[in-house]
Amino acid sequence: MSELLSASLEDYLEAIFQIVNSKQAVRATDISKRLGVTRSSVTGALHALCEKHLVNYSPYDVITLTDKGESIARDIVRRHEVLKDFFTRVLAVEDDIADEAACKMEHAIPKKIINRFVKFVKFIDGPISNSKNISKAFARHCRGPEAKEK
Amino acid sequence: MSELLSASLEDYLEAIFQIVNSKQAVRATDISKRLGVTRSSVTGALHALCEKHLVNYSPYDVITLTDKGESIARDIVRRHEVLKDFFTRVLAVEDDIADEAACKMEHAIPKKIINRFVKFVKFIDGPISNSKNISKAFARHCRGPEAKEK
DNA sequence: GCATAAAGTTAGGCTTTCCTAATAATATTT
DNA sequence: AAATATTATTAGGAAAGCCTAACTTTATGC
Repeated sequence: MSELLSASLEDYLEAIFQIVNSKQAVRATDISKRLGVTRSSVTGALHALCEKHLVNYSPYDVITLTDKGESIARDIVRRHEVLKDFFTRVLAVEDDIADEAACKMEHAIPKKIINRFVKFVKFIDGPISNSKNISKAFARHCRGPEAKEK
Repeated sequence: MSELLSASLEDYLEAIFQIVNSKQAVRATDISKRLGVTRSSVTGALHALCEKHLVNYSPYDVITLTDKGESIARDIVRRHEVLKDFFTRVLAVEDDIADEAACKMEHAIPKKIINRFVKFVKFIDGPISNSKNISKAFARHCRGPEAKEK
């Protein structure tokens, strides 16, 4: 049933989500411009996403996300943002490079590691523990009382 | 000329490199087992890599990396190791999850960010600066006198 | 050294993802 | 409202990457 999404389809879903949240309606042209593909490629992707019940689609009609589609899109956006945030705020990488990298890497990163990134950034942005070794302190912190995430 | 390698071809190149370094000869079967694809897929990939002058290949003959192939393979392996190292040693992620994630993410990460990961790990493993904020301290460190990497 | 097994290759097909070109539907302009 | 422009779809095709099945070459065991 719930097969994995390809990186390409994840990109389309993400783009649709972003466009919905910045304009009212989503047009194939918007998606095509944002992703740098032709409109006919967009039509093809919409068919695929519709078959997976992630978007509501019928020819010449309005494009919307299903609940499931939106929830998956939110997850993709989160992965993107966590990575980008780490690259810019922690690794001090330029915004455009960080964004481009996050865009490619977001498709490959497992939930557990994304959650660890979040935890780590909170950890080092918080008051520094008085330990001499941050890595070890963080590992200890992960093993600590409130540990155990998936 | 030097077109970009697909994630798939990078995986083949990496596998060949690893096998060379653990055994003497590389056989298609070894590659096929390591990557979980059929032998015929391996043959196809070898053709592609040969055309790009990254492996020396002719039917039924020994498989070796060209100088260029080996140098690219080393780079892929480095990306893999830097990521895995960060995931296990800093984020305290289990070895198998870290390895699997690194394996997928290694194809998408730009040189600049890999280098920043290395720099960051060195930074936090070294003597902690007396600053209150590690991210800011690291950013300052990157901007510092010996900064400016590509 | 010959028969069998293992390894490697080729042929042909399928899926994904993209493209171009032609056509159809919708919007806009006058 | 008719002509034009824009947007969307379809048809058809290419490339990458994988597969299975059949065949060839090399290696192994007796």
